[in-house]
Amino acid sequence: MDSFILIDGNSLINRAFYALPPLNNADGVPTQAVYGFVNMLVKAIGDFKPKYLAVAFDLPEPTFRHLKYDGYKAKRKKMPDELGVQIPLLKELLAIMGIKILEKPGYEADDIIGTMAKRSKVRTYVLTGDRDSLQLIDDTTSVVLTKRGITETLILDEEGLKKEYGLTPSQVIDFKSLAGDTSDNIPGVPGIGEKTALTMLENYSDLDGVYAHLDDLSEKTREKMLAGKDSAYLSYFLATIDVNAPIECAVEDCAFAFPFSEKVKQYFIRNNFKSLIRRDELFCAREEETEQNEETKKENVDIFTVEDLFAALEGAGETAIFVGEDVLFAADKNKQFTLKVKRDLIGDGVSFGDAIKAVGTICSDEKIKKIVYDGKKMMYLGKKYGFSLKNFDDVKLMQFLLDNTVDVEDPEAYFEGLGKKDAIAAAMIEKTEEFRAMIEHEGMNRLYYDVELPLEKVLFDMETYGVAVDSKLLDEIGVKFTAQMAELTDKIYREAGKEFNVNSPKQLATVLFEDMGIPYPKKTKKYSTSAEILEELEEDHPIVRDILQYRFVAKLNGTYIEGLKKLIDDTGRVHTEYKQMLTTTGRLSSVEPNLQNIPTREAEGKILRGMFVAGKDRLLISADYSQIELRLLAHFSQDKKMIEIFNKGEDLHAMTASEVFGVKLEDVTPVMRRNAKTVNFGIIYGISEYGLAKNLHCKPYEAREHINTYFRQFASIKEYFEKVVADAKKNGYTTTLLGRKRRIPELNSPNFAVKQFGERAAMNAPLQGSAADIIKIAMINVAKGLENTNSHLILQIHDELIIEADEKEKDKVIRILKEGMEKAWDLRVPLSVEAGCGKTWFDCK
DNA sequence: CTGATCACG
DNA sequence: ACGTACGTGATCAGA
Repeated sequence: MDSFILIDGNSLINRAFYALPPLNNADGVPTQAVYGFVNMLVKAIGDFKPKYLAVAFDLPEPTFRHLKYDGYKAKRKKMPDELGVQIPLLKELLAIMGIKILEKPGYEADDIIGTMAKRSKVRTYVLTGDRDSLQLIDDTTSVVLTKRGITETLILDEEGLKKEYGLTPSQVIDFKSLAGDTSDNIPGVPGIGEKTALTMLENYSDLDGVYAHLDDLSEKTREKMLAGKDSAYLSYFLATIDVNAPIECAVEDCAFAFPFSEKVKQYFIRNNFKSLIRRDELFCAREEETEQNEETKKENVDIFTVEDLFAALEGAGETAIFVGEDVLFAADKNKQFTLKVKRDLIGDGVSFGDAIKAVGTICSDEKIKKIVYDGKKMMYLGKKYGFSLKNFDDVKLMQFLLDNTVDVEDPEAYFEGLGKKDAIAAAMIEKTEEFRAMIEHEGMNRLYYDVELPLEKVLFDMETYGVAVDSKLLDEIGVKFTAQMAELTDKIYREAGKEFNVNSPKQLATVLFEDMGIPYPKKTKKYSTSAEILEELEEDHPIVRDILQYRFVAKLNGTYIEGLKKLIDDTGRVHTEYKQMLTTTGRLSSVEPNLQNIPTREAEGKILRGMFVAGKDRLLISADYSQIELRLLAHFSQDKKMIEIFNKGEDLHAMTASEVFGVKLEDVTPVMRRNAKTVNFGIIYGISEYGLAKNLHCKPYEAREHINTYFRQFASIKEYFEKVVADAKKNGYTTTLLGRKRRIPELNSPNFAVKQFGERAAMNAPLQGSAADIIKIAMINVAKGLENTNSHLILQIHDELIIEADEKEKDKVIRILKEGMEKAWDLRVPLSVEAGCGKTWFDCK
């Protein structure tokens, strides 16, 4: 017989919360209640094998019981925040599991459960910790009471209830109306306890029966019963579960799928539910896929020769391709082909190179749509084996755009996690169909198809082309730095009176603050030797200045001279790798070498930009957006004052200074302008008093004043930020111009600091992320503009693009670059771009 | 392998 | 009553 589990969500999550020690996910959000709940849930599913399942929740609205009796549940303690934040998490999970959630304003979970239980004709189990529900027991309904721990339960039917409590189901109500219930603040009859109540019900069966036999009671009890009559009947009303609540849900609507989908597993992984992740029986394995999957399940054909692979792929439609270490998968709508390959050429078998050539024919074919996992990686394979990748979808990219909180670096592990290790290409086809629909649904079609996907090729070309490095200059500077370092270490040893490793913060702290007795300028913190601290001491202590100088030179030498040297190829160029699927905001990141953090702020460091050069008869052309994030802020907030400043082409920082410090524009001093600039930066980062105070080297209350004045002067900005944060809390994510989402689970943290961080991130992400959207569009524009030229995009530094150009094409390229950037998006303010050119990056000003 | 430090937007 | 500006990567020390 089919069965139906009805769960009291609030009751169970409460039980789970108090039964388990605190447990947090990577974002610091507590999860033990959800974890415990899931354990109870899977236990129940295992025990009762239900066909239907629903979870009912209480809502904050007052119920008919509160309306009748003010005191109802009045003494109940407020739910702790650590538990409160887990309820949305649980509901999210239930939604992913496809489990019906039932709630109705004005009704408690009990009423919903009672109503559904009454409607149910199948074997029904009510899972709860609340004894009230025992009144629901009948010949088809049992109650499963949670006991100690989280998976220990007591199953009660009519017989069990009689045995355990000596009551019939309906007497549960009578019992409560007599004995009361402190947890719900149901009064019962004052003076009557559980013992007396039970005896009376045994003799007179129900509340009315007791009142019909008052004369038979002892003097004392009779008096109490008379005095408490109103209270008894009020309690009877309160304790009675409404089994006719207006719930629009049939039992059949509560059908659910088990084992769980792979999305559930991802949720477990996201929240680090380790023991659950390992339980394979909880998830759709290949053998027991759901009916729908069964239909689309592909025939797997092992093939053994390149000819067969060619033949298999001939005339294929949409084709998924996955190249593993020693295996190659390809799949179309109907079949998956598996070819084992050998990376080295020892022994028999198909060589990797031969096999990949067959795949390459497909990849290069414009007419065939490919599905790949990381297109840029596939392009590198094509570079090595002589094919290009055209007309493709990228599963990994789609996945990143859909949820940038999960990091999926190793594709084989990812698909193994899905239980598809031997059917990766087949799984990729399925995932693609699913992800395409999700991208569309989330409004990210343009972001994916017009920006991120074509950007892969642009990045591939930039990386491949590389940047020329002046090795001679590099060596010269290296020699100079090394000499300076030697000189400085000598001097530092003399000043310290001993030799030690200046590179070691630990040893350095000991030397400065203990051996030399320099007073540590901060209270109650362990020693830091950061520049921020040392700068406070350099006036009074020559050694500190030398240490700062040493650090500065050592950094430049280690990272930008020695570090870079190792990465120059035999043609004298470096090839950075742009990570497109890494940052939470949508920015790129650059590694090996990182060319997005080459020095510029300090003059002595900036000269290192001279190492990045253009070849003979060539030129570097650079262009950067001016204050793009603040322009986006003006655009989003629609602040009249800020829009006007940008539209008139005025100096924003000076204008800000004039507004914040209340002086005329012509009276703004350089110091005031610099401070205003700091305030503007703070605004972009999601301002805080302490953060601003630290940067302005002022007191927090002074910073607060500046912020207050700022928000008075630019009133819409404050409103805008409030809306951004409120929306982020509501939706769980922020959105950029192109619909790029950043999930911010920290907003739900009960930890104040973590939550505050979430709020600042929510303010910053749309600005930083939209700026990333815009420059990505610009890169596509520019790459297209340069298609038939002898000039190439070579670098992106967040708001700056650099081209290595043919000198003869200089003017044309500058035009393509500036226009491509300025026209990337139409904002309420102009996108202003400043360009420069020169033989080296240093000269691009 | 993590934390401290410092380079960038 | 909390402890911070947002987003990154490379290097070095010292477990």
